Amino acid sequence: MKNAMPTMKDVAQEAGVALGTVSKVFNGIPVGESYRIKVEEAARKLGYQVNQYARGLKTNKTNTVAVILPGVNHPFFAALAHHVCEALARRDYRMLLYVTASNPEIEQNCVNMVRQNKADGIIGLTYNPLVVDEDLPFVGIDRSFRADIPCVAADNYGGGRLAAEKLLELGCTHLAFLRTGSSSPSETDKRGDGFEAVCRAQQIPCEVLRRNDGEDGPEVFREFLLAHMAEGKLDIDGIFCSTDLLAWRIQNILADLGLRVPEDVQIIGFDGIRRFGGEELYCSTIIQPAEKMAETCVDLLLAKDRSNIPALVCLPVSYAPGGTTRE
Amino acid sequence: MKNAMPTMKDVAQEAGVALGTVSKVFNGIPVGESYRIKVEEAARKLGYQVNQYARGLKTNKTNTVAVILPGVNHPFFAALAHHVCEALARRDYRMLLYVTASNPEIEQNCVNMVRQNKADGIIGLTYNPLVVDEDLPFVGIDRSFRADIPCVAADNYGGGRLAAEKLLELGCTHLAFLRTGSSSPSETDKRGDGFEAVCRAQQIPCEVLRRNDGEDGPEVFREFLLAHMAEGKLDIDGIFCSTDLLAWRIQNILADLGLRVPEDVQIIGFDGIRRFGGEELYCSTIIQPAEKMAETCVDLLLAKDRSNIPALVCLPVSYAPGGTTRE
DNA sequence: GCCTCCTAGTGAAATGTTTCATGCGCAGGG
DNA sequence: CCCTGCGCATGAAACATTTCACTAGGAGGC
Repeated sequence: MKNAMPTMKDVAQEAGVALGTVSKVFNGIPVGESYRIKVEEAARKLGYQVNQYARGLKTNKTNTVAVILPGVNHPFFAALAHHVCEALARRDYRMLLYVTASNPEIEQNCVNMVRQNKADGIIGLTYNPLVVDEDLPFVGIDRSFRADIPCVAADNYGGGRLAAEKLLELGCTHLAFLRTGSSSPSETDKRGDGFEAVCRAQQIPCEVLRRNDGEDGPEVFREFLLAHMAEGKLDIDGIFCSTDLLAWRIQNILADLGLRVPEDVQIIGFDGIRRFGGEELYCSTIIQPAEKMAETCVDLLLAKDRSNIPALVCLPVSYAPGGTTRE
Repeated sequence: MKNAMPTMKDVAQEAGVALGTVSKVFNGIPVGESYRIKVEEAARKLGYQVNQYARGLKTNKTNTVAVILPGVNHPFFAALAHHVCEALARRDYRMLLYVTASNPEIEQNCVNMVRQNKADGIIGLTYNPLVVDEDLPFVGIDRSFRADIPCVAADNYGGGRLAAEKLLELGCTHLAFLRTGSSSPSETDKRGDGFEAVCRAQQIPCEVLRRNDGEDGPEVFREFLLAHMAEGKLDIDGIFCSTDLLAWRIQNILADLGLRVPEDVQIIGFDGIRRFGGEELYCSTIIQPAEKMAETCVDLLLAKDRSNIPALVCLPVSYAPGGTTRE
């Protein structure tokens, strides 16, 4: 520590003004022109920087938002983190990032830590129910915990419908919906709801396989597919997967079973994950608007008037072919 | 704000002990058994949480580390961010993440912001020279700014050598090294140095194409390759690319030119990016130990004794075939 | 039994802000 | 020329901690 960081007191002394005047200058509170100039000059000369911790102590405001994600290794989460960070920076906020590996204990622990670190709010994509402070602004992604906690999500229901409509439009006559995921309720469940609703309305047969945590995914899916095969042909000709990752796994399993995609079966995933370094998709898919979702989370979290915040914001999704459908 | 957050004073009162005693309990300073129990009970009853901002104000220590990356959308950066975050969490530190889009202004701005927010240190992967405080611990990734600022990097030189050795071992007789990147010096430059050193030592012809920022990458590479083609054949039969992303682009260009990989040309990249959702590589490549690098950054940054910190730590890389070589 | 030493709890001072009650000085009106 | 207001700079108090100089009380030795 060469020179201790200069304080407002130092600046006040250097500028020959009072402490409160310096404070006003840095808070944009009007102050006599000559005073402001003196203060700004002194501050520049000393290399003064506001001490956010002292400020936070007084104001209980820190211009920091905590973001809780399962991880940042997954491209969709990475995109969310990236855009949330940029959206926050634009508003002169900083991002405190916590990764939880979807561990409920860690998830809750993060929320508790945020209380200590006094972030101004939390944006959280968590897989488990949380205890959230009454007075700590929280925005959930894909998950709503309480009536007064807003949730931002893609239009999962609409996306499910869209997937079904596309598969039917592409000539499928016997559909299936496959999903993985935790058993705790989530907005993402609506993907299947939307899909099934279309099938029911159009009286199209629709098989459903839900795999919950703990089960060995690939094996379960393989058996499901085998059960639907007769003499090397699958009776199902269109599959909607709850995520692109799952769609990718299913492709591998189908290939193992000697089935061709999209010739024998068409597949639509969900997320819109793109191949690294390009725009290429992993599969035909329903694209989630990651950037828009991030932006919306930040908007909701930092909204001045927190009295009439919507409980749920659904953002429009879109379909894009990615080689696993016959366009 | 329902109930104001309880303070140490409240806990002291509730427990019937002095303020200093409460402080000691929460700092792990030995205190009479009976006192400790009283304090812990009172704290639990009131739901007390340490206010890190008041603590930071006194101690100038915040248990927060700032991480500055170009972005978190790139899989390698995402992996770094992920593992740094976990390594920090294990040490009870939090991560303040800044993304810069490699913009020099933003990069410098981040460093300045960190001074305000009083993080205990910075881990930064930046593409431009930075002004870093004398007394703010800093660890650079792939880049050294000053003699007293440690740099963590993969063994880029060794990786370059390894790539050359592999290509020769696989029968190549005429090599090329292609790179992109900024013109400011970086540890990653050594990838080419190592590669060329092997070529020189073994008297193998080695073409080199360095593309700097601003030039239109694909076009430059295409022309380079065209210049080396005669009657539909490339005289070069082994290419080392400075990154996997570049290797991928080159593959596309080669395909456009009607050349087959790895039959006509073998390619080795650098990074070890894996396909989403699996272990599959994008190309044969030199793998950077992202997790180890992250861990090392954190270790160096938080080292108690900052007097004899190494200026450069090179971590071992490894080669893995990924379909663009003839193994 | 008394004095001393040591252990351990106490509470005031200090950290760098913001905020707010004061009061100074200047202008305008009578 | 004096008085009233008003605008605005002032600096003390408060924020929730840590730290440190004190002090009280108990133990041990003579």
